[in-house]
Amino acid sequence: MTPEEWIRPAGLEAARAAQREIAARAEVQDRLPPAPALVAGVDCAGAARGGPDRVRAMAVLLGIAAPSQPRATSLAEGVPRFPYIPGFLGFREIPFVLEAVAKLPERPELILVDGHGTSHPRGCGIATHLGVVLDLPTVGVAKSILVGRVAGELGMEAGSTAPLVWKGRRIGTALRSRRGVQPLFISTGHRVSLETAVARVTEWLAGYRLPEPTRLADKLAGQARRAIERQASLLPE
DNA sequence: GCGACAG
DNA sequence: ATCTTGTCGC
Repeated sequence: MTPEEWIRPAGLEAARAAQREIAARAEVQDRLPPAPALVAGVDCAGAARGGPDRVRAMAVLLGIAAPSQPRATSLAEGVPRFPYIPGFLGFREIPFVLEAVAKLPERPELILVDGHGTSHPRGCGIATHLGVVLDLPTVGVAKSILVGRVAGELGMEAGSTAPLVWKGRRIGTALRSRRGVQPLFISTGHRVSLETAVARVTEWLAGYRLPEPTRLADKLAGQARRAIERQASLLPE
């Protein structure tokens, strides 16, 4: 059901066209359980510098009952067909993220994605891309801005928020997840309103800058990368 | 043309 | 994303 161009476009022009189509299908209204109890976090690790280009996608499934005790984790890895180009991150990582999510034993009710959702030049960051392809609710949790600027003052206290604005449009929310740290940039991915996105991210914070699903995915992806490259370095030449 | 630029 | 020790703050 998903056009091949949405996953593996022939080039940058095809990729741009795919993003416009995906963005047109993204839903920015709530269409998810009122209280998601099964949430996944996804993140990718790259290769050691100088090493061959690789992507390792980690998906972590968490239950609301034990927020720091993964119910399952899954890893997918391979050689990306896209280099990293700002605005086109999805095409580099999504083949592996899709595989990792598919290998989870249960379908999450919500996915927190490391990166932007609609706070993107064409309204199609990786969170939106993933959400539309899987038809699952997704939220973008980025650590820095791709486009736009924070409007007004963002307080230094945990929980402070301020609008992320671009071209006169509200595209996301800057969230100070801990006192004094650099803010997170939250945006709608698919089937989640911006208000709900911020609320869900906030409730999954556990004293760290990143919400648990994304924080654990990030940590485990890094561990997997090091483990894989460590054994590779031990192979006979 | 110049600067900006998720991971 | 990745590299990488010490150091600052709660």
